[in-house]
Amino acid sequence: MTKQSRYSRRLSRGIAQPVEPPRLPEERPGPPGGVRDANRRRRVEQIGQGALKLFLDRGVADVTVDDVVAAAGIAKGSFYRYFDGMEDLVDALLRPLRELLLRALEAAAAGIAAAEPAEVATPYLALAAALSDAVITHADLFRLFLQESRGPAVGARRPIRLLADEVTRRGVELSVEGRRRGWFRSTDPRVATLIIIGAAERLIFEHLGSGRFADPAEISSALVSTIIDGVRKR
Amino acid sequence: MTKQSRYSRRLSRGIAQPVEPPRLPEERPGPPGGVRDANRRRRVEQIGQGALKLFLDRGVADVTVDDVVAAAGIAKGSFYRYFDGMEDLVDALLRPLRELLLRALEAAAAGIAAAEPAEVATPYLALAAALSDAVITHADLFRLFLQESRGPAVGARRPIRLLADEVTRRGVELSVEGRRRGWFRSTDPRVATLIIIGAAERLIFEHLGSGRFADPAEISSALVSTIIDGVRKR
Amino acid sequence: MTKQSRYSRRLSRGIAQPVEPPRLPEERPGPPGGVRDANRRRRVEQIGQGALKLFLDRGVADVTVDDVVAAAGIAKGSFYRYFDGMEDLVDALLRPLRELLLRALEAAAAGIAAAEPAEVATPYLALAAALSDAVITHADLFRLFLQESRGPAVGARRPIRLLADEVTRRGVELSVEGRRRGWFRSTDPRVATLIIIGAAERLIFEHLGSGRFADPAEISSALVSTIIDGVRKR
Amino acid sequence: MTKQSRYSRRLSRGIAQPVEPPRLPEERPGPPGGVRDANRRRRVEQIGQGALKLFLDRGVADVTVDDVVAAAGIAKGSFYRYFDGMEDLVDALLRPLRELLLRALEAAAAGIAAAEPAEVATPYLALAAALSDAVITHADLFRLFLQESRGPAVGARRPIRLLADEVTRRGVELSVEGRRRGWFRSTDPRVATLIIIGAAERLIFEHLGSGRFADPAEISSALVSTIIDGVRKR
DNA sequence: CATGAATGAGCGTTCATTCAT
DNA sequence: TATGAATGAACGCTCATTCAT
Repeated sequence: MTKQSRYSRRLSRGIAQPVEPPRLPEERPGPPGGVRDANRRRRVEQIGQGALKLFLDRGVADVTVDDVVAAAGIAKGSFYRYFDGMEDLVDALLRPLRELLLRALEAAAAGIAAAEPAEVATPYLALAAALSDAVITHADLFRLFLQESRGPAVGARRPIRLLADEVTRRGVELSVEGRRRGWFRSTDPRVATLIIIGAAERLIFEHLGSGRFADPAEISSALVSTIIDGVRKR
Repeated sequence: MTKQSRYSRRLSRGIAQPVEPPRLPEERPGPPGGVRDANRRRRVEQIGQGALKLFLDRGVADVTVDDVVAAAGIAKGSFYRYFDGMEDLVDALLRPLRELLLRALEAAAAGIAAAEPAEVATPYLALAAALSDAVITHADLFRLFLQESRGPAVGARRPIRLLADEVTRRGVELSVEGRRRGWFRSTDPRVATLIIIGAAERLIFEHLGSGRFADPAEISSALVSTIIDGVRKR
Repeated sequence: MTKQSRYSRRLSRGIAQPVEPPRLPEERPGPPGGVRDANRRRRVEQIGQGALKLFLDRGVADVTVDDVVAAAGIAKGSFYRYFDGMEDLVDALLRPLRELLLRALEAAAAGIAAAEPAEVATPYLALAAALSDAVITHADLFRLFLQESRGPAVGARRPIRLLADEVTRRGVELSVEGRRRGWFRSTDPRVATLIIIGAAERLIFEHLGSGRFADPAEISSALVSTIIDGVRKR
Repeated sequence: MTKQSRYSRRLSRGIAQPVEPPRLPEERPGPPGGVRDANRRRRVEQIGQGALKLFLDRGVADVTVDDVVAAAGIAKGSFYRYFDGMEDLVDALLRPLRELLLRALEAAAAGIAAAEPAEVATPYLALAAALSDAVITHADLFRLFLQESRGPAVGARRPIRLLADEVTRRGVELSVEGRRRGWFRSTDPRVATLIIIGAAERLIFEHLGSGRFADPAEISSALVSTIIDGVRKR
């Protein structure tokens, strides 16, 4: 187990930690759709939104539980009723974006597998559309993802980095498959994927940052005209 | 807080800084090439290299002074004889890369300004070569730069993020000038720059990371064939 | 440094302070008379009394937070739940004496302003009685005040020195007014005040110190017979 | 052995410290009047004067060796060639004042013992004159003495507090003897002494402090007219 | 369920003192 | 003799986590 945070005390005592007590926050009270569940969701949302702003301002590693509860206006103990710790909070915060991304990648993979040679571009375009949507609907969260995705998979940042690696891995698979089906001319589809991902990330990061230099549509078109055109077989 | 750290002094050249008493550690005793100076350099190097590994493993924000001195095998107090704190250490560590990058960007700007229309590509290629060189000669440092360059300019990461912003700014200036001279076809040179930077960063990051998926030469050629060809006027 | 501590706020009443967010520890949960509040008061008392002994033994500047928490038998972190730091602790400890002194001085000033010429001595005697009372009821605290009141207004000693200056200032005002009303023969009422304050301080300091050479009543009578008789118009 | 300072390490290890290595700084090099000795005196003076200012500004307990050497413009190691530590520095700094005070008190004691009943006042006046002289010729040092004389005899302040106690003790002896010889009317000569000392201290402290409210001659005359007249038999 | 008091390990930084140069 | 590098204990303060109320 990697270091959770600087002041962690209980987790790193001794070497082996075989028994793990059941995580309280996992066992939700009441029925999944009941009023208890609704309250809980509201609270989680309240905590998460404040924390997200803090993460963007200072970086995940520099935000403390005290900061989070102060921003949410709740007591410190309450935080642990909803989350196991900061990593769990980040993980929960990341969930919608993760599902969106993985779902879109899965759909693309399925689409490519099923596509006729002539329509093999369609799944890719659908994927791009889904991502554009994610950028718009989860702007801050996407920004957090980009901000932290290159950091080591350590502490509270772990779920973010793991998701980033997963996305890259699946993106590369898509390219490999695309090339196998004759759509790419690139010699190395992994390289092509990284180029596209890197370029897109940078444009989106700048867009979501202070600059807000361009609207998403322009980003897409720019990407297509300069890269995709370069990557695509001619 | 009135204390101004080294890197900020460096980046804000020419904005009429108020006089600042020279940092004590700057004025060393004995001749600059003497044995004291040599010892000092060795010590700084010893601390820096250990710290760099830690930064890469855990992220700048999750490395403590205790970690650094343990890695360097020195006493805790000795750390502060060489650095003001973690931010100063990061700044000192970053120095060679910063000078390399800014020098290369300056040279490119000068080259573009002086180039005949037919040879306007030369400065860009020279810049790419310089960067490739930096990737090879300062692999770990470059990796740290990429890893941290998107994080908020907060705490010890500050000098890294500031350098990243500076590099982006100058890169964009280069593109703007290149377009003014008719070399780019892109409608928005800022977008083109971000695409190139983003793609290059991602390829290099992956190359320097665990994967080591490709050799630098391949990266360059891939970049040129897929992006530059797409960006260049045809 | 913009943080303003409690005592300075108190002493600079009416100089139009900039708005300051209320210190968190000030706003307690639960009702002011509840069990939480009682616990808090008990804890503060527990810490303060142990600290007072330490201050007397070693001087305010030579007592550390570790010393205080060891004496109080609490964890280090708990100290900061009750106090901002040593300066805040000293300030809180000083509070009863400060209020006693300033209240007595205010009452004397009011009494002098309202007194008939024949009874102008009464407020001064009432002031002396109030101070004698303070010496008895807050013996250790008074001793701390005397011990530290000449030290620079620096660090944790600051509130003590500021109070001492305030007391001197108001004492001098009292003398000035007394002389204006024809009660003193002294050419310089400031000098007379300092003589009385100095003599009284020294007697009380010796009384409260290891010697315990005299009972308070004797001190008062000695002061009156040797000084006041000398100061008073004859 | 009392705590030397907060960061002391070697002195408090273990409990018993029977063997004490010979203090190097005690054994002066060269002949007492030689050039080595002169250099040494100059250096000691240079260090002491800077330190005195620091002591007055922050209090003895809040001045570090680093502060002192920075003020003196010498290397840290050099400090220990001249002084054992801060307590030794304070002791050395205090030496001229101590000799002046103790010498004057001794002379007064001798004078009283030898005086005819009619001239018993003479030694007291001579003592007062000697003290006035000390205030003028060693103003800053006297101020330091007053500032620290009430603090516990702990750490670097120890020699000051010890001197203050010695002065008080001898002053009381003088009063006791004066009363035995029929010069004082006071019932308790110890009280009378403390009154005089306290009053004088306070006046001098204010005079030497920021106020500089009166010239020394005025202080003396005020003391005599208000106190001595009160104390003296009528 | 919510609260915030309690804990004590950990962190950044400073310091007195020693000693090789 | 002067220097300042080295040491590591100590210091002020913060933090994640637990738990009684």
